[in-house]
Amino acid sequence: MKKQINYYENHPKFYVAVDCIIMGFIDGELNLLLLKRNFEPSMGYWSLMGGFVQNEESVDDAAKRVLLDLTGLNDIYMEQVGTFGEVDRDPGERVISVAYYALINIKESDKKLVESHNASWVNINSLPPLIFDHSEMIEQALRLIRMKITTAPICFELLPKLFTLTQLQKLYEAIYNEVIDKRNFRKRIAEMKYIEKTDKIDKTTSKRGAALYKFNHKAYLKDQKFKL
Amino acid sequence: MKKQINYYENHPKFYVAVDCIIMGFIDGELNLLLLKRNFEPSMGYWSLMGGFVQNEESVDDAAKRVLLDLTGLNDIYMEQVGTFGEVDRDPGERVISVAYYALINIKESDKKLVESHNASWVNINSLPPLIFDHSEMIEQALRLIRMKITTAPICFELLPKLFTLTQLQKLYEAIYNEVIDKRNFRKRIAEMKYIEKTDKIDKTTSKRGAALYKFNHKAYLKDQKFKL
DNA sequence: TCAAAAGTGTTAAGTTTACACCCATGA
DNA sequence: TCATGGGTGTAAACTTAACACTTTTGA
Repeated sequence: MKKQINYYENHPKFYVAVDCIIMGFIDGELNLLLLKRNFEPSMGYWSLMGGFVQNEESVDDAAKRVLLDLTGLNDIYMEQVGTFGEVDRDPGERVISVAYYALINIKESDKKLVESHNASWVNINSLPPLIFDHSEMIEQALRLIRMKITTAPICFELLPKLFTLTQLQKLYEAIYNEVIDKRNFRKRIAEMKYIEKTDKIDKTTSKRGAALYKFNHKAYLKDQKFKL
Repeated sequence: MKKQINYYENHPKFYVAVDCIIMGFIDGELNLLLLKRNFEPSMGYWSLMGGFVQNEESVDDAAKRVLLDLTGLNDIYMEQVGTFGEVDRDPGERVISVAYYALINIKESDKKLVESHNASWVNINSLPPLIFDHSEMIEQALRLIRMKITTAPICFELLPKLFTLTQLQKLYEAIYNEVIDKRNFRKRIAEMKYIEKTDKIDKTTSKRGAALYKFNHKAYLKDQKFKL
């Protein structure tokens, strides 16, 4: 271990990939963006969007690039889920893969770009079989998101800038897969001063119209308490 | 992407390492096992115990091997913390490193082996500067451990098979860095039926002696509720 | 006999849950 | 005028937090 050069040279190198669990929320449902493979091996099976880490690119940056390539989206909330390093996880070659989740607002994504990759939004409750260990990656990502979303205000990443309280509640119900009492939910939201009522009204879902709210990042940073 | 072979070949390969945050608890204090480097670069600086992933070895197995090499311990609770993939994180060569934490009972580790690696136990509240991004790895590991320990019975990994309630409480106090009310703590422990009082008594810390308890894995699996 | 750690209950405060009706509006 | 989703408060159950003294025993 005294000669720096030999210290590294004696060891093998590996392909390192990233795989992205891209989550979106629309019409009260959580969806993942999956690709249907139209080539062998595993043709006809679904997979996560992935890509290889390049030289001069950090692993995090590779994940951002892969997300950008598929959705056209930049500056998106992403978090590392974990690294999958079983020897035979990819039957082609040994590839060590780092999974990330991304939370996006589906309407902001580039629909044509998504279609050109043969990708589609699949409801989280009816996921098809997936290649390799991608199902496991998704399970781990969902566990992480459910944990994270109770302690950090990341749910807003999935919503438009202006949203109704019903939308926000439906989102939580979808994430936890359980119904929440409307009055109790609204009571808790009312305590979070950084979820601000605007004077705008959404008339698309009811005749009466629902007040639109927004998340105030700056106000949140002062408060720093989030618990739902 | 139609030719499987080219699909992989066009991409670069990387050294992949593992780094272990090895935590032990002794005399009411949490400690990490660190190595003092006696070679360049970064001679004199402390680092985590690490090693390179080998062919025919999963990343998880590499972490287990590294832990075994340093401590002589097998079958240890380890969890992946995350992957560190900045391009220049290692000034020698590009190395992508996967961090793991391990919780061990210090007394079961092979003291001579540890010494032969020039490693020592360092109090978690007075950590020295560390090489590369190792301090960040430790911070992330601590956050993860604090979260995990409230929802899973992993604290027992740090204690001997038989332990007193005072030891257990001191462990929690060390992890959260705050004092806990003794009566409230014991009330909560009493509700966990799988933390069983034995008829053995520890006389080393007081004249009166303290009842020794044990964690019953099987009883826990039935109950499955853990919250501290 | 006394110092030092072990052990033991109760009450108040705060948090969480359950629950049902009126409102505003466009079709 | 009525069907639809929007909006609102209170009381009971449960959980958490605060708090101090007695016991045992070896030195």
